[in-house]
Amino acid sequence: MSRELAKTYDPSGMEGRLYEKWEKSGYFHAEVDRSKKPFTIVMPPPNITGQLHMGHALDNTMQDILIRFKRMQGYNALWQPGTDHASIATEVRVMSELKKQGIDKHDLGREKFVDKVWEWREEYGGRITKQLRKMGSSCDWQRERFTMDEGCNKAVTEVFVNLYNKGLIYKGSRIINWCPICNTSISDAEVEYVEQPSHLWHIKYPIVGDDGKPSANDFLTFATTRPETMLGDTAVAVHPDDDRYKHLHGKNVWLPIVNKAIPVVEDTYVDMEFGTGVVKITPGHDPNDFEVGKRHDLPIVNVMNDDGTINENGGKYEGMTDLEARDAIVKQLQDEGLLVKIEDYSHNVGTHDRCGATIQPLVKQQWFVKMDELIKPAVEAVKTGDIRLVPERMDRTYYNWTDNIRDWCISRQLWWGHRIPAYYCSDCGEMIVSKDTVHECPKCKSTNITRDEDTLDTWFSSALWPFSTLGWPDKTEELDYFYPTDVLVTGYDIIFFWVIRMIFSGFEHMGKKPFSTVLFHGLVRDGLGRKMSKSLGNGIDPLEVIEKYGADALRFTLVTGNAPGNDMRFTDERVEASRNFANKVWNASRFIMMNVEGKSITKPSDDDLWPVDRWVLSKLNKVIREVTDNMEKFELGIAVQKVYDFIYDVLCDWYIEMVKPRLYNTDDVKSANAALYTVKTVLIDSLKLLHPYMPFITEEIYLTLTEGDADADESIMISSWPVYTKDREFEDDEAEIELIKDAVRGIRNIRSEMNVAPSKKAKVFVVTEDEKVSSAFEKGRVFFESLANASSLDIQKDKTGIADDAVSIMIANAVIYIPFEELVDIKDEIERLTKEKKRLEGEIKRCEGMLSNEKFISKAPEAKINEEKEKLGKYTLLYKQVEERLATLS
RNA sequence: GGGAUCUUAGCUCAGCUGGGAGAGCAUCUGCCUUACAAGCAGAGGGUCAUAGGUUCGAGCCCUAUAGGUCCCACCA
Repeated sequence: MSRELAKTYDPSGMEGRLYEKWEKSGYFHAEVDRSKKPFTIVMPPPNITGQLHMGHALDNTMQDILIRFKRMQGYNALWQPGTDHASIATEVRVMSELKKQGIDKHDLGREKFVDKVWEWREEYGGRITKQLRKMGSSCDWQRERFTMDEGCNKAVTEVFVNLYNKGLIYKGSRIINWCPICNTSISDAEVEYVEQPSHLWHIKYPIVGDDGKPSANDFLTFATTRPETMLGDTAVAVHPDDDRYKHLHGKNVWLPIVNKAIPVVEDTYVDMEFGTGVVKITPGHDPNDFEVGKRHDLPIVNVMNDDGTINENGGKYEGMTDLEARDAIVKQLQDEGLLVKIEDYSHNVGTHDRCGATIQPLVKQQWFVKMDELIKPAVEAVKTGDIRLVPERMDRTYYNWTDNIRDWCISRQLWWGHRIPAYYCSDCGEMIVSKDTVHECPKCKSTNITRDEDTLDTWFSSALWPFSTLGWPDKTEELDYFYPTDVLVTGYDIIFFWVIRMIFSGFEHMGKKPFSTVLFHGLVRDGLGRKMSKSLGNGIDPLEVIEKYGADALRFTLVTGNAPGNDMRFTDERVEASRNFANKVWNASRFIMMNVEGKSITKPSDDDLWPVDRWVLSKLNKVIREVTDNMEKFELGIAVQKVYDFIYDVLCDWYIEMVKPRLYNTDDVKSANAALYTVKTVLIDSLKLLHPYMPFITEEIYLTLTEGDADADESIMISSWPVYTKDREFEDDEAEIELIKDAVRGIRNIRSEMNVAPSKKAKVFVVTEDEKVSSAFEKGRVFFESLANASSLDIQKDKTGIADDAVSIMIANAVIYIPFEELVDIKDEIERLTKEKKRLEGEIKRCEGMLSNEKFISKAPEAKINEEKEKLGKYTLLYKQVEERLATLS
């Protein structure tokens, strides 16, 4: 006995209930099981500060689709979830929370502040994972990890110490990107260049004469976008080949305001074509100038405090912000007659991707990862295909980064994060990098030890995610069994931050790739194609969408009509369409259940199946093969479209309509049983194909539909994925039913064209000498009559008894006549048939053209040639039929 | 400056290794047909950006052009 489904599809209530059941049942959990093949996905850990947005929704939907698919295929599927401590984001977040209470983090001190963050994390860190559950994500929550939990910390320390001992991590004074708002260094990847309108200030410095004094007449003119940095100038540079300035080689210019002489150096970095071909060199505040400075052994003058204001090296400008100093300095230069002109100029300004602050390049002591050697196996893996990026074009983006890689600045002047395991002896200055806490200096035995204040870049720990979550550095069973993982699903926007770093980390520490495939998705944009952002306020909240339409509709929308790596637009109308499809599935299922209700269905013998049953089974069989194939190739958008088409078109629009008369006919039990068995089988397999995309509705229907069935699984999510089988190939039956469908479509078409009211049924005659055709219609009689809205169906060999003015429809090897009661104008009929004849003539011409082309015959594949021959045969036949019919009419 | 990518029906997009152009939405016509009006049946609508080329055959491959989007570099 089946339970009944509610009359309308209503996802609310159902989804939460099912999810809870799944989670409790342990279906999400994977244990090492050597008898099964593993399939592993590690979830990109969302920030603990995060709220579910469309990006998460898409990312997790794709992962869940793959993991559910593989689980049903019989793999031991592990989806490893977790969250990221998100150093800067979280620190900033908690600082602002504390600020509301009037507390500054420095008043609290490091330890207490970090405690506060942990408290905050306890309270809010689980929000995002709760939201992921609403999406239906079937990840193994029992294995949930956190990038700063004990195990990850152990992994981070291990990696740091190992790399340091190999000389791949070093501490050095280099020019880095400094965020004056967040008060920390950041990596190159975190700098976002934003075009901003600004000015180009043309300034001149007096040339220093042989007397060591600045000349009143001779100047060197150049342009700059940051005049305030002149306070830190230690040279001006010209190109060595620039004839204009050859006489200045070895001379000095006078740095105004600061009032000192600085040298003119020659460096090929200078572009002779740009501006005057002179560049002021500020090694302390510009990455390029820093390099020039190194080459010429120039002193570095730092004129900036950590908060972005001018420091004591700026003399009277000390304390001003960079922009205040800029105005003041320009003014002074103007007063001194050294400002040549100001031009409007638009240029890219480096900003911090988190807070938007203008990045200040500063020279500071920081920790770096040496990249040139580490990156090699990572590049090789993609080149050889050991790791596959989907879509393939992402390779270019990948190499773009690897080819121009610079050392990775990993130290952050933050408190929330993995603290760098380096210790300093306050007495002898010895530095010790160690896995264990150091209490005594190994060199001078002093116990006056301090630990490095800095923490590590968040991405340092997430780079280890594929193996740290499986227990590394310990040699766990999990690591041995689940690593390397199979697929990584992520947005193309974090290739540089994360994907590349995971890949080289995997090779360096595990000796193996972290995953075989990276499946990229794009951005979810709003209806106007804009990026969803807080500042624009155009973000669509996935939770609200779920509330309104259900998670299934949301998931379906996110993968439909989208190819890997492509951005998509998200609109309410699209979700509505998905919801409508869910409703369609719901109602079709409801109909089937109403008919299954109270009947015991047995597997029919092959002979009891009708051609139409074999037709739908054959169609299903094919779609199973195709969908499986598409999913294996990560073509989720194509796969789901095929499932949609099958359910909507084949099952609902045709098959269900075709079997209705048999279901209603209580006299022929055998036929009803065969139909019921078939329709139920097809529905169950359809639900299975749809399940990865719409897990909730499919589960709800499956459970209701199979209740009481001895061989049913207790959940669709652990049922087996349908497989293609040769036994269900029924080409003849397919052809037979397609012929009838042609006839039905033709009749409907005519009726609509002639405005025949649906209530007005008509007699239909099928005239054919082909026994196969007549038997097909004979067998299809029960549904043909209802689908074609026919009052009767006569199948005969000639036109006996058919009115002359009957409307005719040509199908292969048969002519269908409909004698309407109202007189049909013969002229219209002739016109219609003439049009048809013309169309067929064209088709025949095309086929003949191809087939008479010798090159086509000799070069095209045989299957294609046969296909064309078949078409020609069919069109010729139809043409003949039309011709004959026309002859009788005129 | 380098690279990627896009340009297909009114709109949003699919189109997998080249073999007669598809979906959803929108539009028009007719239907409350006992699963579904969140529905059913029909219809209209495309020189696949442009110009060349390769091929028996090009929306798909190659070249160029135009326009859009994105990434990287950052010449002051």
